[in-house]
Amino acid sequence: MGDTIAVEKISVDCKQHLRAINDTQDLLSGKWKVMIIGCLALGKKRYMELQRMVEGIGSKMLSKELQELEINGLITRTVQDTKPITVEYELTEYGRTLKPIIDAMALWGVQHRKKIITAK
Amino acid sequence: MGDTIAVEKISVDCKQHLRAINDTQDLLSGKWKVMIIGCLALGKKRYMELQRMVEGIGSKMLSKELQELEINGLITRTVQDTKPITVEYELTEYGRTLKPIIDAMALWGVQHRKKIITAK
DNA sequence: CAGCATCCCTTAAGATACTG
DNA sequence: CAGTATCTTAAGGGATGCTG
Repeated sequence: MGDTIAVEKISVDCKQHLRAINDTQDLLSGKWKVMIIGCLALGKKRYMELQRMVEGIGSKMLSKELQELEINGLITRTVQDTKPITVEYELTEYGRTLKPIIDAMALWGVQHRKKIITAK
Repeated sequence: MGDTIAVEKISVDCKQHLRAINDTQDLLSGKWKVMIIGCLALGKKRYMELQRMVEGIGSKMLSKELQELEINGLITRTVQDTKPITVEYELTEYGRTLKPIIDAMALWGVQHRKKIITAK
């Protein structure tokens, strides 16, 4: 009986664990979000800068994913009153809490590439 | 001139950084891979166990994503000679190096959910 | 510069049914 | 139990052109 309770508890914990992973993944869904955040982790960036940094991204996808990130409170969008206007994107404090994830992914990617190359 | 070189170096570093992030994302692409790895991080699991743990995944997606993970050397697949046969999946040592990423995602997801709930 | 609108196409992924 | 085969759909995403 005690065992059953223990097993159920583990099972519940596991579900929550997986749900948490899923939540995170959802917020970072899309082909470019993680890279965009990776860019913004280096500091505030303008629309054009982002498009240049994130190689291959189109204007449509860039604005779409930026909007989603903004909606989720991960970045801010600030219009500069210049001529013509410029827009700056920046990670919010909350967005910065994603840094451990991004860093872990970047680090793993670097090691992985090393591994693949030496394996050849 | 020194500046130009410095800027270029930063630029190159950034590209590599983003490429690394991208590589990692590619290997974890698909709706279920991260969760599957999250399950296997708890220990070896059978096909059926995985399907029960990862709520909502269908048989087709499960085997597809497992195959991809195996191809990339992140998990092993072992057929047990029972009747009927059972198959066990397990993270490889290399697959286990993904743990920091998975953990970071799980942790963030938990915090995020807390934040959302208290915000209401 | 920053971004929207439109069109188009590929792919991911779900449902269902079947096999050794 | 551990998958495979087939079909279908929804969505993601690219290309292009246009606007304030």
